[in-house]
Amino acid sequence: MAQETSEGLIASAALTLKDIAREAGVSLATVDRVLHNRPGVRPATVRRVQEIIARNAFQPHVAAAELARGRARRFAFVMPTGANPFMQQIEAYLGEMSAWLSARRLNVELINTDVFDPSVLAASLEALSGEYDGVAVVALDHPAVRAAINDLVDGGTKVVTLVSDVPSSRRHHYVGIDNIAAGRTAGALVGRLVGQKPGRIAIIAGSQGLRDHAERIFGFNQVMGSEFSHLDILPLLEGRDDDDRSEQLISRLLGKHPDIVGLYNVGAGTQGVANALTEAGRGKEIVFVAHDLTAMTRRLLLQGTLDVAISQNPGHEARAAVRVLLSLARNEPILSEQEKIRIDILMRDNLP
Amino acid sequence: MAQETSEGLIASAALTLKDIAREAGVSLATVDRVLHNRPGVRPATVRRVQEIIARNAFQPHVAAAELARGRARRFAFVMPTGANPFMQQIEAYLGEMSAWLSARRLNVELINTDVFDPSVLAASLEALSGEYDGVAVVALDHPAVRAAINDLVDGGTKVVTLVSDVPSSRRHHYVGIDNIAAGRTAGALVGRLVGQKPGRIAIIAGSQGLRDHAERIFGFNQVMGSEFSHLDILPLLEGRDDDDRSEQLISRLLGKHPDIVGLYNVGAGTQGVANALTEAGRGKEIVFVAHDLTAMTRRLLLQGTLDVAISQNPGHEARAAVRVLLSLARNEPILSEQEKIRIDILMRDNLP
DNA sequence: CTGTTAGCGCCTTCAT
DNA sequence: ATGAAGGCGCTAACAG
Repeated sequence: MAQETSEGLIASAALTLKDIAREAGVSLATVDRVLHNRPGVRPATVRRVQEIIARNAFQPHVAAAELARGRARRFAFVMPTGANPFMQQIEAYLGEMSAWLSARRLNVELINTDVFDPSVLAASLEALSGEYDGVAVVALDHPAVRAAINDLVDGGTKVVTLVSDVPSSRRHHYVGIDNIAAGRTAGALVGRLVGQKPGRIAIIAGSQGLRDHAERIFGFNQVMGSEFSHLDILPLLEGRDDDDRSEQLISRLLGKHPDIVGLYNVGAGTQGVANALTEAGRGKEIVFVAHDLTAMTRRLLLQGTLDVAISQNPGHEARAAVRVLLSLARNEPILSEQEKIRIDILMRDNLP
Repeated sequence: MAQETSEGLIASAALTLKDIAREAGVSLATVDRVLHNRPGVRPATVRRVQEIIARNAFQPHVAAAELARGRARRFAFVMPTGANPFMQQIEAYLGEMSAWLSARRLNVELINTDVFDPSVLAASLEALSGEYDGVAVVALDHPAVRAAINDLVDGGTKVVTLVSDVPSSRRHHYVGIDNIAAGRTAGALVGRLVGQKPGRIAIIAGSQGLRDHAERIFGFNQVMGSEFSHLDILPLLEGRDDDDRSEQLISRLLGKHPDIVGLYNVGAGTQGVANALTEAGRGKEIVFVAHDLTAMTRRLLLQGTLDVAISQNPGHEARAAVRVLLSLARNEPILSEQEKIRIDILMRDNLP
């Protein structure tokens, strides 16, 4: 009877605080103090208790801890005002979590503010001080913002940057992709999909002033320069993430250069770019790579105008931000492999 | 004072069972019965209580419920014996969760068995009946296995198929990718990366008898036939997922056909295939697409022998399986968007 | 059919 | 510096 079958145990733990207390010859309260590095315990006792906790690989029961705390945790998400579809997706996925959040007595508040104005953003962040256990923020990288983040951290609030990082701050975690790598990925795809065909490559961004756009452009140029130097890159256009403006710019460019073989849109405005390509009757022949998965880019992928959408999973980002804030608040370890945001390459056949 | 700032609440709920009980004019126990559709409550009372629960969007506190249950949940993972690296990755990621699992009093047992022998697998599954709250199984699609799964389900055990599905069974959930779509993705990538170059395409699988391999081959041929019909596909080779055998087969094939421009490895044995390509001095010129991310495929991607690895995230699969089993056991809704496994396209520049 | 009650394991205040 | 005790919100066994 199934001698070929072997078994193994991944995890099991039935110990409780009481067991540890008994083994250490102290009370529950003392073990609790040691567990949370609270003062009021003699160093010798601390060591003894810690040793016993470690030896038994004791894990306090999160459910019991959560219940005993009583107080609900409060998190704030500071997101950009305006109609950015990607940000709206993140907000929508937060909304989808509401039952999950309620069942854990987690309060998540959405705070929309002008994240592109450093002083406004910094002021919004300062206003949160002391009110929340954790804050997730789509952050502009600016000294005033950095200072505001550091103040929050100093005040005991857990801070996670979302989508856009402030690496020089002391934020606890960044939930988002490496935009240089995303740009390199775009470059490699444009280059490889164009193949041997000689010609020019067009590139359009929202603005070089946006850190994520600048990083993507950097990565893109890096790869194009080193591996596809036979392809000529046209000067960068700035479409301000606007469909109409992007369409006009690309239309004009296509008129001027009949030898364009590849096109990379770094930011939003993909519908405008696609319109220009279609109107010029070159939607299928020009390799077109853009960012983010929306109803629109999905349609363009299916009809073949867009060849690749490079994306970061907004649902994953929303949930990862919440989980990371929760782990930080509970002083639990973060499952970093789980929370890492990947650079997704989406083509027609692997659309989710 | 940030007048541009607006706020919104995603989730908040402080109601307890007691509140509902008071409002309904019944006892705690009755509300509890209604909440879990347990018998022993007059239909009229059931309706009234349900109405109040719904009106208040009441969510029972999971932590309290978990604590009150007392009994720990037991889950079993039935995985293949043998040295399949992908399966070993899943097991490793389960191991990494052990602290997380312990803190929630979840017991996960690993059961290695010969999942490729239907009767052995079916027997292993039958043996679990009644012992576990949930079972995740890498399942072979066979009538005996289907019956065993259905028996478990009938016995009240929650069942999740992992990586390989048995769609005709009554399993509660499948955690894995759509292998036809994965094959189509592979086909599209081989075709597009080869470009205009005429030539032949080689394809090697472990065995056509494996459902996932058969499905990938089907998807691959579908795309090649309809969109890249100028490329000639050579007859399928079967390498039995073995490096040496795969290397020999591919070496011979490369010798016979100097016009091979693309190569798709459906299963394991990628190292062997790569060796054959390198020895023939054609590692860089032939477009090579394979599956799964391992230390080895990562190396091959970085050095350029392998162009694309199509993969499913083993860590995500391990965690999703656990979360789904837990949600099923608690009768909580499943966050389906979160648990869906994507077909990842991994190239040199977007390696995680 | 319905209500009462004793915990689950931990945190927290209050005593000592 | 340490201990005792109540209670968080829910479940389950038992009483009516």
